[in-house]
Amino acid sequence: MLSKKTKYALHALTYLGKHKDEGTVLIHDIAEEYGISHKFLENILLELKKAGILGSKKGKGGGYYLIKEPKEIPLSKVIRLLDGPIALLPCVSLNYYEPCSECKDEATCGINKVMVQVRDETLKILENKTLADILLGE
Amino acid sequence: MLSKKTKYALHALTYLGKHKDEGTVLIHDIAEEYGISHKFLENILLELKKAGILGSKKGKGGGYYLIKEPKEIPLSKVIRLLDGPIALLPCVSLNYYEPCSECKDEATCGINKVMVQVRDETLKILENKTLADILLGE
DNA sequence: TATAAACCCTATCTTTTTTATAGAGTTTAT
DNA sequence: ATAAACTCTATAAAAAAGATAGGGTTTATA
Repeated sequence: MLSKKTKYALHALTYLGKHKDEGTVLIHDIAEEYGISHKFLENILLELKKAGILGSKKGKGGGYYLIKEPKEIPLSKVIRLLDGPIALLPCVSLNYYEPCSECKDEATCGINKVMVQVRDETLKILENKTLADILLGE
Repeated sequence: MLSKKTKYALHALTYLGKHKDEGTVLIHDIAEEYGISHKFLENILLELKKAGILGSKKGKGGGYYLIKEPKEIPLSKVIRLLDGPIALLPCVSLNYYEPCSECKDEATCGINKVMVQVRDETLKILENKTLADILLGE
């Protein structure tokens, strides 16, 4: 399951997508819309900004805005950013690889081989669904 | 990512699959093979038994054994049992449904709609990969 | 230039979940 | 009778997630 961080990030992106022609949007407005803690959401938006998905304007009259087209923001990117690996095991993660302590030899591990396939097929799904798909359903 | 419980369950099932013509297998032997805590593994095997995947024989000379064909044990079943939902959000889980607190109306939630699709496509993957596939790769 | 609005950043606290352990039962082969 | 081996429940320890706090910086505007 996705963490609340990722879920809230998706809600925030959806909100920003729906209001993308209205200039900047306040953290406050997003937090209120979904009943989320302002401060918790702040951290999330900051991460999305650092990842190059959002832009921000500081000071009075500031706020956040999308700097990418919704169709250029795949679920895979948001999930990796807030939740970490998409792979089911560390030993098959492309972005967060770590060996499994209990595994003597990855080359002869049947679980590893199957999980590589699961990872590739899962990635296909999550790279093809984007914020644009979410916005279409609203 | 899968929990260690699920990962160890997969290792145990793999071990049992490889030794399925040798009668029962001791918890001890599996724990030793992978350097896992005997007691932790014990709980896992018990769950697999309660779920009808393993059988056991008590008393001296006892142990565990597969009571299903490897090709009848899909990853989806093992993951659901030890880790819970496969869906990415509680509001789209088939087996562990719960509404999302921040969501006013699922029917008009674009995230919900996309996640239903992700769930269905993910399930296709995990229902089609079985213990038999793991054993083929060993 | 003072002020208030709004994002920026880091640290810490709390809660929940995961991982691991303990120990007393029960069953069964020998 | 004994020892081996699974059964069951409870609890402790560690890690991760969720939430909060508070001061810092930037900027529009009066």
